[in-house]
Amino acid sequence: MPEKSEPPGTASASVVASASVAKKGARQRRVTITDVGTAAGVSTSTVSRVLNGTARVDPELARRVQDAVAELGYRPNAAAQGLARGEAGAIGVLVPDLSNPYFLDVLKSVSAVARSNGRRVMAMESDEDATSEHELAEDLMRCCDGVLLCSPRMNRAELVDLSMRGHPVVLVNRIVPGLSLPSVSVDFYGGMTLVCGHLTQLGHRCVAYLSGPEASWANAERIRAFDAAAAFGVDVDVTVIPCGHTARHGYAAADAVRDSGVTAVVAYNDLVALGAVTALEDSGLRVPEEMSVIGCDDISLDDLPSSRRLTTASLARDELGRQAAQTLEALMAANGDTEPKLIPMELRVRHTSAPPAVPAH
Amino acid sequence: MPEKSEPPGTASASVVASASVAKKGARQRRVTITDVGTAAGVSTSTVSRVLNGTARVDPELARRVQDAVAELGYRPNAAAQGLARGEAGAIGVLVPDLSNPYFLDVLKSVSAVARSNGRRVMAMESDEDATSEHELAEDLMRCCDGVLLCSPRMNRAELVDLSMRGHPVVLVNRIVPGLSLPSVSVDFYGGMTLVCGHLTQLGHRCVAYLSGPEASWANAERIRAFDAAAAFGVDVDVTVIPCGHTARHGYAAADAVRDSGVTAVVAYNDLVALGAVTALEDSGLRVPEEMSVIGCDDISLDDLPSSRRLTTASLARDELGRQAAQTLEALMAANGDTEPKLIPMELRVRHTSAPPAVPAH
DNA sequence: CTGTTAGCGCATTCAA
DNA sequence: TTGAATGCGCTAACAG
Repeated sequence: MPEKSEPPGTASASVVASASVAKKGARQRRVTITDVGTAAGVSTSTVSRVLNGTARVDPELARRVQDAVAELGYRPNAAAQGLARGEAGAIGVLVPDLSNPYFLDVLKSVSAVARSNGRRVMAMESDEDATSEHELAEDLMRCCDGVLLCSPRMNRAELVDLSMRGHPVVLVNRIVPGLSLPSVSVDFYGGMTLVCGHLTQLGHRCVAYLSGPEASWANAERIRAFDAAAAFGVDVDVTVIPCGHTARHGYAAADAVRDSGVTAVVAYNDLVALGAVTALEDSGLRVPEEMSVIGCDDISLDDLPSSRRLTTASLARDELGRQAAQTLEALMAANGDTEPKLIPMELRVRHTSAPPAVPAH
Repeated sequence: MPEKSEPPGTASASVVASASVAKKGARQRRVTITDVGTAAGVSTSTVSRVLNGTARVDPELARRVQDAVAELGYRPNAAAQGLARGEAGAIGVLVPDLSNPYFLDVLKSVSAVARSNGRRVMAMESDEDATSEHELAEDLMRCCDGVLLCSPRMNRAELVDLSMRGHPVVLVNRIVPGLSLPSVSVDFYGGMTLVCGHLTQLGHRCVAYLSGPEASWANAERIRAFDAAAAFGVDVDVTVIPCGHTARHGYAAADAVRDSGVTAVVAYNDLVALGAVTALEDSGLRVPEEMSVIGCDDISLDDLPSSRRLTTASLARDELGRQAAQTLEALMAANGDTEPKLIPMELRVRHTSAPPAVPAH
């Protein structure tokens, strides 16, 4: 046991004084639980007890401990707690793109749930890159009690790999048959079905779909919906145009849309749709009179002018985040609720969809 | 030394097999560095060395270690590393509101800088609440090597308190004279000066300002700019209308704007401005013909239609985040660069500002 | 170049 | 109720 160590501040020193001195001096030794114990004249276990409420402690001792804590400005070291307790007190969230307001809302509600459970949240962004995604996910697993994988682009094998670590992971917006990972996803298939219905009812027969990232499950689901429409005998012809996931991508794809001779275009998401609208209008085409444009995600914030303009498939993003976080929480509590959850979408008809200029006869 | 412990997988067992067994069985013991050492027939220090590249190791031993790592699926425990190394490998970012795209962009660029320095980022949101903000900041300091406080609402005393912890903290969008914390901020004062100039040149004399959160330094800076304009003899009368920071707030404040008899309104930020535009147009007023509306932050994403509509004061948000992160990094490396950095704003004249309907004679 | 020995700061047994 | 002892998993002196 070290005898020579002198606590960085005696019980009689004021917090301010000791701290300000420390600030300027050489990198001071952090105040530890031992310092508190010494100052309060109790053992470290007692300090730990009063701080965590783990067991009953004599009120008098408790007071002395709290005083010492205040006096010394003691803050438990998170790493040490994590090591001793065997849990990090944090959950990780991995998203493909932090710039997308969509994920922000998810992050926000996840964050709220996590906090209410006394957990911090660690956010990472994969930049739509499947390779880095796997690494980042591994890294998150190393420092978090559980991980939320949002719209993961990684392949099935990598997902299987992660699922076998025996570490709580839940998938958001991705359903992989046969995988033992719980998942919470938006019903994009249902959403696009609504969009199809809307367009055909307006009289559109030739529609383009601005396709998102190749590896996106959400993208595949949307396409699956179009295919199904055709299979069900719906009289609509869908041209898939490779595009991307940002407004810039949508902007760049506008020419291809014009050239394809369609009367309406469905975009991978609202960002793409807004980019397309801009480009289309720039080129002199009127939306929706000459070209209907439909988005997905209903990304705009409440009361925004743009939010009222774009016809889109909408969902409760906060609900998505909340359910995802709760599912993860349940998983960490060892309750394996592996049923995939689906969040429904609604069609939001606004100002960018209308009957085609030249209706099909 | 424990003799009876049996590693969760022998060196000859495949990763898949051992992992899948573990998944279903009782909560398995995590693979530790000791297991790896045993499997590879070396000491834990050697394992540590090859994993961290801390020192030269015999190639043969290194290979055995790497094989064992792969075989056992070993991942270092982040908490243990943090404790042993004395650093968490993460930085914390505290923002008032995660829903605001403004902070998203900051978070994104901060995140990029952090990652390139091998650090994770922990994000927290204070919900514009000064009280929780202080607590959250403390919590972040416990588990991160450094903290970025974005647009902090807490009072000076609390800031002083944090600054005395001898823990790296940098302020973003807040400058507190006499405080020994580095800061990186947007030059809102300069930005609003540009806006004032633009409006007076257009001929506006009566202008309203939709004021943001009371505790917001950015808000105070904007108001300071208006005051200064008056002081400099600029012929403009500014009415300050208490409002808020969201689109909804802006929407709700539109009536007050109309009643105030002004010909132009400057909003706390773009969200508020967009809300105001929506409400104004809903009430039959034409923007900008009958009312000019100017925002701040240039929040919209590239190529978005709305981004081309709103006249606003713009800045390079990624630059803000990058500089903030770099300043923090420098601070953590013990380089005290306490000079407050200022990011300039530019006026972005778009479609929501025009001369007043009834020009001043 | 490698193994042995100590802690890092805290929670938690186990006795008292 | 309390304190002493032990270990969480890893890194870093220190010897060899």
